[in-house]
Amino acid sequence: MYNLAMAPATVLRIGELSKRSGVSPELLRAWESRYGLLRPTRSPGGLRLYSADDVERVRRMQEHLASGLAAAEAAALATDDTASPLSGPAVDPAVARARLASSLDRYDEAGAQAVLDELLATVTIDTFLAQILLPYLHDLGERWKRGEASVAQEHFASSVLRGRMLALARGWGRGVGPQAVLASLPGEQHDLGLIAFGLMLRARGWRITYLGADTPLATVAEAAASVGPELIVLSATTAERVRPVRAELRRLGKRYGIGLAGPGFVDGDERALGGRVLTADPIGEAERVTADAGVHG
Amino acid sequence: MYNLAMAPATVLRIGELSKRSGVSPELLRAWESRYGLLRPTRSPGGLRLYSADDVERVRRMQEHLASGLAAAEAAALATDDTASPLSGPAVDPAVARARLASSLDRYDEAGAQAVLDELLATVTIDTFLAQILLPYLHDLGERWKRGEASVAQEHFASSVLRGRMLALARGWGRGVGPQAVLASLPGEQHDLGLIAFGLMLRARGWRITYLGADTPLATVAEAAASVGPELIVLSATTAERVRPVRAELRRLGKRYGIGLAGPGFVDGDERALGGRVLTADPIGEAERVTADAGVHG
Amino acid sequence: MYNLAMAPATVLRIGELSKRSGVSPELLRAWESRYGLLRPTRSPGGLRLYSADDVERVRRMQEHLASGLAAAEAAALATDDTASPLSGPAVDPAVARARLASSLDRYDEAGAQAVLDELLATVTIDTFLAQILLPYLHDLGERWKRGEASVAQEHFASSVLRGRMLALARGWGRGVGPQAVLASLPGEQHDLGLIAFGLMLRARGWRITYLGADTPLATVAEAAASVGPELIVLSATTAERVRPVRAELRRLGKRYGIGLAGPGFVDGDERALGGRVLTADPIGEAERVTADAGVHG
DNA sequence: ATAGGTTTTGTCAAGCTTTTGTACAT
DNA sequence: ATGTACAAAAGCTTGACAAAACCTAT
Repeated sequence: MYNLAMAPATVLRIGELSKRSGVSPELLRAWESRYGLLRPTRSPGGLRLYSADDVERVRRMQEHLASGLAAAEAAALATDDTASPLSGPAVDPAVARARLASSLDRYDEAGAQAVLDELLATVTIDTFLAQILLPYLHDLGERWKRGEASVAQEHFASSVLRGRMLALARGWGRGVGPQAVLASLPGEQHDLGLIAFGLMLRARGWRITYLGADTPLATVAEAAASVGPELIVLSATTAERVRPVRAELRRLGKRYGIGLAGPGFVDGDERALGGRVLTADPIGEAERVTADAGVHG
Repeated sequence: MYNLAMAPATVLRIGELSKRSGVSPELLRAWESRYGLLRPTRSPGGLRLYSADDVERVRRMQEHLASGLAAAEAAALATDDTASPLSGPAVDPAVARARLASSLDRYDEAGAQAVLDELLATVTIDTFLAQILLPYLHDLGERWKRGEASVAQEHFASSVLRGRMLALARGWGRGVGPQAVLASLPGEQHDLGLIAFGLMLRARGWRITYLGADTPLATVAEAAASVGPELIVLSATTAERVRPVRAELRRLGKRYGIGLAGPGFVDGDERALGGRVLTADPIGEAERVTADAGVHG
Repeated sequence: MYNLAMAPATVLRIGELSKRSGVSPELLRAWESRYGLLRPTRSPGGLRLYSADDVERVRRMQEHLASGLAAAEAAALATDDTASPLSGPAVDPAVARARLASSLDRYDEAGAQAVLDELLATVTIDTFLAQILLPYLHDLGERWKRGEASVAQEHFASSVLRGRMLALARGWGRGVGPQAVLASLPGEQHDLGLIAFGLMLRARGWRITYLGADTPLATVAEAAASVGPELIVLSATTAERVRPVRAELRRLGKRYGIGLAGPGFVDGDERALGGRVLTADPIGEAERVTADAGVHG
């Protein structure tokens, strides 16, 4: 809720409160005089000055009205809802995704960052990634296929989210845990899912060496020779990326544990390529590979 | 020196400030006389000379105006915001501490969270803890001793920071790294430094079991028996906390690796109590204990 | 050049100084008597004899005047700008680059992050980008061409640095400054230079909408239609990226101010494509486009 | 919801001063 | 070279004004 308060001792005049809440100034004054819903201070000249609390009360009033209560009751509830916004609903993932989408669709970076700040302060990183971010990316892809989202929106959203995830990733190469090397296959430009999986591994104690999108397998082998990973995770969104490198993959799989992530891989590949195919449930997969690595550790 | 060149003791006349900010000279003068937004020095002949700070205040004023606030309120905020200046080192630790202090002193949780968001997005957690948070806590303690900070302020600051650090700590018990058990000695209420140290260990791959402030050593022993830690970290801010439990400490030290943290321990205790005394350099200590643990791992 | 001027042989009479600096003799005398800017010795006959220091002071005076300061203030700064701007940088950029390179070459993410933390706490963003990061990337490219750095190292370094820069970029879409839309041309995968330029614009008050690498121009146009930018910056590292989209670029240049960044563009393109070609001096370019956009006032 | 009065805030004008580049007489 | 003069440009202060936003009361 501190996003509202980015402007801390926020002091709004009635017009601005009206704009932000969609309630007419007259009605705001009526709610004040009839129900005591608002308790603005006054400017020296007598203008009403509203605080962030007032904004919050108006929001709750509207919520209660929408749910069918009469104004008097709605006001009574909104007034003594002692409940701080923190005790509110525990973050509905669908709502969170919608808020994120709405900001990003409008190229509103600041708004999106505020939503992300709030989410990350409230839910675990696993939840954030699995319930909000990955589904959001999936939705975005679908909307784009249906022509409902533009390429520009997708680019913009990716950039904002990539920045945020890489910020969470900072320091993920340090420590004493098992090593994982992460890369997308040659030609593959998508990397957000891979980063997300890296974060989940990190949350389970792994050290991550991240090579990024569109990485030749020779490059992967080279990095692996240098860091000696317990696991190499390779991602691909389509089978086309996989076909040209099957032989190389098999060879790599002889020397290292391999995880094959993304819809580019199918169950058969498990046997054919000598790696483990990671399903659509990243949290579960992170748990599993960690359990396996824990055995040696 | 570097910033001398970048941000000279900039001394602008009103016309130049107007050009740079896009605000007419008349309006700049009005903002000065009506709201005290600007505090230019004067040339011998009486011309206004503006500093870099003034430039920054104008920028913030415009930002607040754009967000819908009326001029009087925008000016009030722009005047006492210690918000990020656009020039200077990207993150100046001293500036960061000052911004944090200013928000927390005013019980402005929202503002403090915003500062924390920004810092954590920019700097690694080690740097954040060692350069900003721990020094800030130390300052706060000193100010309190000198009667410059109230108990209420200290409480408020502690609770905001504890919340934030525990948010960062989420999930720190999971994974495959070496185990550490953390607790403050009986009677000891301070725990922020201990949490900070836990976060540094976590960043190096440790799994943390955190028992909190004011923990009887029997409780520690019990937890240790259950998780089998490589290391137990105990903290105390004064020697008084240590004296009553010396015997117990020695006994615990026979079975486990012990770290003794905080000013309550002195060098002599290393031998007397059979633990390692952690100095005032938490990053270094985290590195060292990790290096030691890495040997077994 | 400054070292040339350090040569003691430089003793100029007023006419010569005037020619070299483009400042009339009358004005030079006025600057001397009014502000004490110059301190020439005298010939036996009373003629002014200027030293290399005087030349330097005149140069700085002109620089400050050009940046908009009034004569009195410009002179004050030019006079006590104690040392040449090159004197004793607190951070030696070459050393900083070497430290960065050494960490990144070893896939030591934690070490690299620590170096970056330290740098960001010491130097301005501009300095960091222009003196350290961009030269480092350039070096890395060269080493790669010579076969001294591997692809894996380049991938790894890029990812770490990208994460760091995007963290600094957080919130760069917010505010009231002029809008800029940034994107790399289709097929272009490099984006770090572009992000760096975005950060420099941000430090000068711009709002940034960042679309990322490999962006179709139709996508750029779409985003531009939505945010209405004062400037669109497009980057390309080779001319190959430019050729297929010349017509589209020209069209875009008719509706928006365009900046063409990176070695993919050459001087001739300025006219041919209707955009401004941004040279290898990003700070200077950021200053210039900002000065131009300043017209909004 | 409207009417009639008040506050807020950006802009303008008048009359005078300071600053600064250039010119000129000695 | 010096010293003085001068005029254009840029600033200063005071005071006023009008549009927009707000107030109360009907």
